[in-house]
Amino acid sequence: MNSLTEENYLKALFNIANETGEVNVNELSRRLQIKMPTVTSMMKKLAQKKLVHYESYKPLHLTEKGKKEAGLIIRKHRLTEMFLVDKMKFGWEDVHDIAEQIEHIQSVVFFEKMEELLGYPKVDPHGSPIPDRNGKVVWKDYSKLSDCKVGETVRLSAVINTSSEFLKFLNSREMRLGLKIRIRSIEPFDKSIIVSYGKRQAEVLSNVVCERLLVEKDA
Amino acid sequence: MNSLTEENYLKALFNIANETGEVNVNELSRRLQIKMPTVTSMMKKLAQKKLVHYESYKPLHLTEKGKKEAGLIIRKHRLTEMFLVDKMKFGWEDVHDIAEQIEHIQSVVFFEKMEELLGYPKVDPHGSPIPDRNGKVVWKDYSKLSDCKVGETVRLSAVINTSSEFLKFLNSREMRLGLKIRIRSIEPFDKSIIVSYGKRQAEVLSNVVCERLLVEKDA
DNA sequence: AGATTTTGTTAGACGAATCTAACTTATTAC
DNA sequence: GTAATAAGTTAGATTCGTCTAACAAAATCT
Repeated sequence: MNSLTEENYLKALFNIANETGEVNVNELSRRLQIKMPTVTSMMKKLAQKKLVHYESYKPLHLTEKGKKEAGLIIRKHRLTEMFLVDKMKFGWEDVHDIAEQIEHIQSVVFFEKMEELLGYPKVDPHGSPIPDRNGKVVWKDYSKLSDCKVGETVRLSAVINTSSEFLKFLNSREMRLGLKIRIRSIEPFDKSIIVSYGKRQAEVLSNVVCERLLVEKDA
Repeated sequence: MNSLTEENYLKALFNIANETGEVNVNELSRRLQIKMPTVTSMMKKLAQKKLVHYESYKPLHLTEKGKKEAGLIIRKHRLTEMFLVDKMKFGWEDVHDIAEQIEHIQSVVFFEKMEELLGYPKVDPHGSPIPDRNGKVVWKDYSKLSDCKVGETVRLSAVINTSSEFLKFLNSREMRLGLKIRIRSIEPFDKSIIVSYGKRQAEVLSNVVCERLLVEKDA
């Protein structure tokens, strides 16, 4: 079994790899708020446990075993978030910190029961896919709203940044998953766009926001 | 804030004091499966934090502060057990180990929400009282079934031992909290008793069992 | 290409929580 | 009331996860 600390390293490795492709010691150090020498030594330990491929000065990679174990932790995290929103009536902006703790609970039945009560959900409240029982996760091929063209109508399917500030911002604009959005115009200077959705006819969204919104072109 | 380890010592101190009155290093050591020297040094640490009254070779006592903090952990434990049974449909024999982990979750809102969803329960699924927001807990004055007399009719209100084996035994006899039990006879030799309840007219219960069943005389 | 900056590693220390071995105090038994 | 046993403490070691200081390698910038 892995320690809580090891689990946090695995999860971070998994998440960074998913976001930015390559993981290095520095990035992991910043993400976990842990100094680089500590990270280096943990990488050696995880390498011994066959969870990470580690070579001095080279980028870090999870092994297949490491990916599986990381995926299973993220599975527990996302199931928990879904449970907190669906069954316990928390807002999507309030679940991260709690899930961050509950993901370390060691009990197979506990998460199986959650999953059952939730009706085997495929995604969490932020649209991120829930890894399967083997830790495997597949992202649908969403586009960033910032990559869409004028005139397109899309459906908001996931948010990349799950910071409570960003989610509160979306709340304040009445934006939630599933929302149908039409792109009315794009300002070339700063790439901000004007969209319409629901009862809102001309909402301005900065590029910073649009890059964090993943959408599906409607079928 | 107290570490997870410290929380476990506090809880054990609280529970042992409640069960047997006095707590000593040896007992705590056995309960926590931690060697005595380790316990001694932890007691010194908790004494520094004003959570425990500690004097060499003397029995151990929680301070008021210690009692409060222990009570709040047990509050979280019992709320969780109630949540697992009521909202997640676990059996009362399956919730202890999960609650043992969730009790350490640091989130005020999480447990407030639980409590609200449960409708502010007063007891957990085993009949133990849930401490209030200040960690204060009051046991009703239940009797042990083993102390009742022939002819009495009582209501099963709590179980002392919450081991899964004992609870499965009760399940197999269709015994649950709230059950009305009539004492038909007591065997003087081994203090086993014969009771009737529900559809069962003459069930034999050993003294070992009866000592672990807390009952209320009906109003 | 050489200098500078960034990134990564090595070495050594530290606190938390645990252990074993040896010793001391308290309790129990005869 | 002493001997034997049980309970408790002290001292010192160990593992885990962290740190800082110093050094080394790689990347970047003229």
